[in-house]
Amino acid sequence: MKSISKKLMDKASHIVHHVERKSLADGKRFTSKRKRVLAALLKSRKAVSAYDLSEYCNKQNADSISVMSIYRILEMLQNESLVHKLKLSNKYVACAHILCDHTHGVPQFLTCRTCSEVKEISIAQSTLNKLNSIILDEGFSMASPQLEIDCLCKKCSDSATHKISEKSR
Amino acid sequence: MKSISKKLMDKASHIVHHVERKSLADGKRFTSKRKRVLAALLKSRKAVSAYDLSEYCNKQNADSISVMSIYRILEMLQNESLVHKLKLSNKYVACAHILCDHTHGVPQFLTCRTCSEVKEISIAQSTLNKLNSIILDEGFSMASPQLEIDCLCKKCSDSATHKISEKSR
DNA sequence: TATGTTATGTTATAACGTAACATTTTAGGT
DNA sequence: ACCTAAAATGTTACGTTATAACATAACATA
Repeated sequence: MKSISKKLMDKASHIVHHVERKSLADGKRFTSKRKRVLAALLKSRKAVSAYDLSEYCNKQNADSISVMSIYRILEMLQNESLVHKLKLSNKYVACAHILCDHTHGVPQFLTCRTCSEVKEISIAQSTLNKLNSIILDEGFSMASPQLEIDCLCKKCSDSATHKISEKSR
Repeated sequence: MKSISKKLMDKASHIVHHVERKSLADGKRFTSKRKRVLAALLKSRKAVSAYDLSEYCNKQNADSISVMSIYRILEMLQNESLVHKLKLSNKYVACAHILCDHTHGVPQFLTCRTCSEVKEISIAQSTLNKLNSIILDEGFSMASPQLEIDCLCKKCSDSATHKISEKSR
């Protein structure tokens, strides 16, 4: 989370302003700490842990946010569908569709096991249906169709190949 | 993990004996502690944590197994494809196919979010291929095609429905 | 029996997360 | 402007999962 491109910075503040204009659930406030946490997630291409997030937010700002608050803020942002938790890695990402106004299905995630880069994708309903019918046949039902798939991004996959070929010399 | 049916007990010891006859990887031994850990997993219909496993193994037997050893034994059993780790819940299950002699593809799991009951399933290669092509389009590749799906088993799903209808009276 | 390898124990600690309770901030009525 | 209740945040302590580092025990075999 070091050098953040101007583009990402602009996008983050744009989205934060957009959320500011929308009203949140009953009585909930979009406080400056909540903004800082959401903005930090929006600026990151990677999934980050609650502790990473705390460290990052507190480096930037004199008014620190305790880890406990980070967890509470993340919980609230998840309830507002602004943030998703990745259960495979216990890390968090901003929702990729905050600006869209249509409602979204449950998200699916690809995460690079090496660098934590995340991509939020959609899987065709027909594919999900197939999965679902297999699951029903087994006597189970999907509680959350959020799939998380353990992947390698192009960059890390290339550099892994490179390392192997170096080794075998 | 309380009342274990005779059927499960027999099945567990049958499988343990089967593994005893097979040779493990180069120089690895199938010690009594490793047997106890594998047997415990085989007797459980549910995924269990390393700490649960430690507690269970040590209740049954005077010769206790430290948690550190449980982790090491689990690692070894995973290397031998006798045990799988569920990354969504950080729990462990015995492989459902130890007795089969053909080699298996990567397993997929359905886990009940309420009671941790686990079902190891196979997903048609064609469905996996579809998933794979979506992933490649996004510039990622699957590092491990082990899917874990957050489910409800029939029993828990029924009792949840029951509770809701009680509430709404 | 001596030696190296494999297995296990012990202790400390890291990383992620929550419970319980205290204090501060804020919105909205008077 | 002031009071009050609700919401937000802080503090402390602890739970759970996991690994690192180093020591010892058990075993296999030359």
